[in-house]
Amino acid sequence: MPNQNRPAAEMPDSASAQDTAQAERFNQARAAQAVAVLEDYAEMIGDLIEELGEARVTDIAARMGVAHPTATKAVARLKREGLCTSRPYRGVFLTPAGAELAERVRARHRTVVDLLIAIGVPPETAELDAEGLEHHVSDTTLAAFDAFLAKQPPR
Amino acid sequence: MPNQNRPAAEMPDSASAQDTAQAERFNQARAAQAVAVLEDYAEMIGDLIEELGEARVTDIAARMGVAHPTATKAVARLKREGLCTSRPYRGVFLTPAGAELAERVRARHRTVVDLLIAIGVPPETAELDAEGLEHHVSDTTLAAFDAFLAKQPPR
DNA sequence: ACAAAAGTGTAGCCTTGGCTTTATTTGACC
DNA sequence: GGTCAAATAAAGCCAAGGCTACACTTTTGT
Repeated sequence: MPNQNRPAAEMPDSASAQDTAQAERFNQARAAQAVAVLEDYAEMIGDLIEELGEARVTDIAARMGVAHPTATKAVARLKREGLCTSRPYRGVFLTPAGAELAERVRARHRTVVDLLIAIGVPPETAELDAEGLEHHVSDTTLAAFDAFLAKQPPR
Repeated sequence: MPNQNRPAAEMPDSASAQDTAQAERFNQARAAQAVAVLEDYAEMIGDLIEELGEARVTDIAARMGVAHPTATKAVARLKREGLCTSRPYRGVFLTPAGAELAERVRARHRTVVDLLIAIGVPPETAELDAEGLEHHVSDTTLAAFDAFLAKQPPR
């Protein structure tokens, strides 16, 4: 195909501006998904450290609902991203960057759950859905959620 | 992507009931992600058929922001799931099941965007975030969104 | 102190969903 | 009716994130 090889990032000139914008949305959603899992693991490690003083791979795996090698792999990715540290046969600890991420994720999670409940979603369902939703809430939207909640009559 | 050929991961007896519940939430979020991409493609194919009368692989790829082989693979998965049909070098068409899915996804997308805007999210951001959010909105939450919107003063 | 149990690590496999490269088919234009 | 560009397909690579199986530490209990 005379389809010139162009860098993946580039949009075909043939694509309309509208197509490009929509494609960009999908790409953004995919990018969000790429960090979602790491965020969950970081948050979980933060929770475990707070509760138990340390995060063990087995505990992480149990709470995430995965096999322990999966948790080990996730920890390796987190280490590669500079979000946590670990030594063989010892616990996992968050770096400052990791702790900051975990706190941010946790706050966002709370906001999302609260907003869903404020909208009228049953608390149990809110908790369930928030797990998937939270990773796709942009800063702008999160701010709007907070503003909405602030205006709400306290229940 | 959660792998679906696993023999029903056994829950360790050692895991507390709370751990198990949380793990279940994560597993559910992962399962939602598994169908998210297919939903997007189905919706896109529906859009293209409506606009152009048929959906070509190249158009699908351009709008989704992926290379054509990626779109071809997605079509193959959709066919495997019984959601669309296609013949070599011919367009892609939705089965009744696929069309139904596309319509459902489209309606959900609209509801999510409308809700975000009602909450106070800028329309542009709402559209952007909805792309990622919609796949994690359960039927229960969607109903709550609709109910909330129905109560809202029309703008 | 030492054996068993529990925890951790490593290796290797799978599917998804991206990508590029290369080959083939179609269709449009002269 | 032939040629050529565009569309499609096919093959093969990659990383992520699951899994099992097995090896090796560390901890624990007698």
